[in-house]
Amino acid sequence: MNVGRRVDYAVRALSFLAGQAPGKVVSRADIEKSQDIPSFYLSKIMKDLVAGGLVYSHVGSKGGFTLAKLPESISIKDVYETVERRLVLMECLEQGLDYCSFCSVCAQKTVWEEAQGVLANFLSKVSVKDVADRQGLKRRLVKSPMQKVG
Amino acid sequence: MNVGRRVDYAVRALSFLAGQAPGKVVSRADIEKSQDIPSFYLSKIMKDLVAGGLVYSHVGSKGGFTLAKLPESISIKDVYETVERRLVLMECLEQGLDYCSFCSVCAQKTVWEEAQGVLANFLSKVSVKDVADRQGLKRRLVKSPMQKVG
DNA sequence: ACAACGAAGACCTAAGGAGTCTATATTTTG
DNA sequence: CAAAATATAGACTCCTTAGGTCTTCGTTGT
Repeated sequence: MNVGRRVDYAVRALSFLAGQAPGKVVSRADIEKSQDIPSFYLSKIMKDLVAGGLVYSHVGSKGGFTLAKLPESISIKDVYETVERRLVLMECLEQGLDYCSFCSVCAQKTVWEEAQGVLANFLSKVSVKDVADRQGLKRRLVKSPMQKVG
Repeated sequence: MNVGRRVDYAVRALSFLAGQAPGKVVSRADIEKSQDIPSFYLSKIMKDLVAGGLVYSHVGSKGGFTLAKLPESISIKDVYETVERRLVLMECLEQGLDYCSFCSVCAQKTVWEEAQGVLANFLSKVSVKDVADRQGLKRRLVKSPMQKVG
């Protein structure tokens, strides 16, 4: 149970896009350089994001990507489900009753259902903008570093 | 990101034990039969549960397992971390700062940290007893079925 | 025409999950 | 004591997936 790189990279790419001047088209190469993402891997992720309607792609020379939505209206849950799959904690929760013969009698099911709900709820309330803002903040802190803490 | 079978099986085994008469030693064969768990697989899981101090093992003929704690004091989070690993949503959260060169500037980190906290908090509040009780309830419902709902 | 880009998909590798099997040590009981 | 029943330990297999790479093609700006 952990969140893979795809999601990590996707969030980074999206919040990078969110930090650009409005309408600015950013090439994949720019994203991968600034965010340290393996070249060709990013291209697969961007494809998913395009297919999911989170970003627009601009083919051809001077092409690249732009956000298709306001960054505050893209939740981390959206990102997760776009590049990975539906947010599901246990197989059986998205399968029918016949996935497991014990399903109708299963005492665990609701536990995981609720846990899943709690998690999904949290992630649906954090947006790409939230991450991007913090990123901007961090960048400023790095550029004019104060004394080290700790 | 999903919870594997090990945890599923472990929870089932533990709540089965919780449903026994106090002091009753239950063999692995009994557990696996009643809970439909692959034979030899269960033995590895029980080993983890023993090592984690959640159950006692009784070697030899007429041997088996008993709970080592009160079922209400074993949380699902405990179970998870005993048979799997620490509950961690992203690799970097349990690694040092040098796991990722961006770590000190990472805007995502706190998001996943908080999400992880929310999930862990929920799972730490559900106990094996809660599951076992519901199992008993379900069993009663199955034995004297009422009219079907839905 | 050509260079810069994204789209699409094949391909590879390593790691991990799930499951099986075979010893070996320990205990009860006949 | 001998035999049966049990847990312990660990090797082993199979398969899927995550992560990453590469190549080919189509599109677009200059």
